[in-house]
Amino acid sequence: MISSIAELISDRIGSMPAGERRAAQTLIANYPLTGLKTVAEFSAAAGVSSPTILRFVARLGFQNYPEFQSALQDELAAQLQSPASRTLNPGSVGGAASPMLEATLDNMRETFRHLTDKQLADIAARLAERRGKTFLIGGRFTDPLARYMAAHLAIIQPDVYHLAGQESIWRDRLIDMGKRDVLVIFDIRRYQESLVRFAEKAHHRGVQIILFTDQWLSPIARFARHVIAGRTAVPSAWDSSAALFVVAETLIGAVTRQLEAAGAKRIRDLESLR
Amino acid sequence: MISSIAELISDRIGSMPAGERRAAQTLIANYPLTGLKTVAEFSAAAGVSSPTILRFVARLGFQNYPEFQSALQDELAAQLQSPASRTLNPGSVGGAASPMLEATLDNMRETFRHLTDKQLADIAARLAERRGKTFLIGGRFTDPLARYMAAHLAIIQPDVYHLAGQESIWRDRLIDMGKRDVLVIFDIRRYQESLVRFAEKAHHRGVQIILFTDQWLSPIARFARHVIAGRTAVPSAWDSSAALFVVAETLIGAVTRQLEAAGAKRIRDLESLR
DNA sequence: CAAAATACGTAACATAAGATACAGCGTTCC
DNA sequence: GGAACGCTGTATCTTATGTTACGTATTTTG
Repeated sequence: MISSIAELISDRIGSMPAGERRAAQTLIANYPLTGLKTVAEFSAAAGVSSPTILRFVARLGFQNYPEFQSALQDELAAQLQSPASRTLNPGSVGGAASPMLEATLDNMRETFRHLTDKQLADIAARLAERRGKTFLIGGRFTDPLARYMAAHLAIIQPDVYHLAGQESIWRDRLIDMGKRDVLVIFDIRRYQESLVRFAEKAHHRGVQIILFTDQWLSPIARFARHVIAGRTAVPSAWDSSAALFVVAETLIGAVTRQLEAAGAKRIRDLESLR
Repeated sequence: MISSIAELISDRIGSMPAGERRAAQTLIANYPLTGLKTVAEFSAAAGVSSPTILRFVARLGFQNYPEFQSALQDELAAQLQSPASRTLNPGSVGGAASPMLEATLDNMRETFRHLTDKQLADIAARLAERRGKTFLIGGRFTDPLARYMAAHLAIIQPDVYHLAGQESIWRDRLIDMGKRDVLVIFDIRRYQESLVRFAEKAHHRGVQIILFTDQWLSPIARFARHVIAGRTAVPSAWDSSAALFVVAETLIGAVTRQLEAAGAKRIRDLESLR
């Protein structure tokens, strides 16, 4: 079976005329980058003319050059998203849990690879600001993450509210929200209409939105000030929110550190209340 | 020093207008592939117009779009040639996020190292059994995990209940519980008295308890049929529930697989109800 | 609250990209 | 050795891509 374009090429390279073979070799030599450039650049690199490149691409079964490039990009996307772990700890755990765990670990690495410290620091700083209120809400499966985050934030600072219950209930809370406030939303596929509407209204009121979503970006990204895109794919019937969970914990930690002085006092006060 | 375009973006994303920020976020979300596509595709993915993309590119310091794409390609080429550098975003190495992430990943590996496949399979089988009801409850910080698990389990099988609200409320639910039922409890330090009391009473009624706890084991372990001990230590003021979260997701996946036949029909039925 | 400044999108434009037609050349087979 | 076939490159054309100008909406500032 032929799964990659590189395989396809080496499969047919034997039956190619000289010029096209040079194109093939040039492409393989630093695959797949040459194929992402323009026909002119490709042809120059291979030392052949543009039509030869196009004939080469046609021979591989593509209708036109853009189609060929799209295929390469898709392949690259798949490669970039499932990195190292194939080679790592090969025989550690052989059971049913292993693929799931490995995928989850990969997801976290990937998620953080796309997340710079500056981004995290900015978001943490915004959450640590105590000018306004902080609201948290999530979708059908992600609302527990909102709760988790709210439970921690509420301890180290005042005015943290988790929006729960029926849509009509939290929709009414919009009236309390203004431009000094922050709304943390968790929304992964399949994106919830009600959340999108809510986010839009909040946005129009000037509320700053921090969005936790998946790599395909919830439509709420349109309204969000900060977007955290986590990887969710695992070998299961369900998507995994684990990467987002870890980002949430990281942020909780960062905010706590920033509020250390003020927070410590608050925690002591809380303790004495129990 | 700024070495990659991703860094450059996250460095300036704060000072960008809304539209360009959306472009930036979309690009970062699956970097760098979106940037290799055409302006039209990029703009569509980001939900903005083409000129906004071009302005975004110009703000990053590029003369035109092709120059920007070339830079991305060069970066990609360097990355593809030295796989080692792909492990982590250079910007995150040594940053604030890294120790937290590393510790979390270690926790998960450790947690699963102490967890045999048989254990997981047994627990999944017990949860998949449909003789009795399934109740879930958690502590102050772990209750969201109980909710998360309940949200999924409730879809693939009937009689799944998350115990929420005040202690008195769920204590009264004890009357519904019997020896055919399962109670999933999440409890990590500092262990909650109320949960321990609840677990003890449930245990006396013959309820089978599945406990998610930390490596020091909640006192509830005494009453539990199955104990999952996750690692929770991270360089933060708080403990991390991430490892337990991943175990929960793994179990959800396993149970789903076991109930595939029955579950698929149920999911279809649910869909038709929406 | 008004006015200025900035940001955004629509639409028209220029350019560069990929596609095609055709002629020259080399190779191979009678 | 001559003729037919096939491969390759040059030149031309067409498409669609990136670019720019301008009017409107939005935000910011006095």
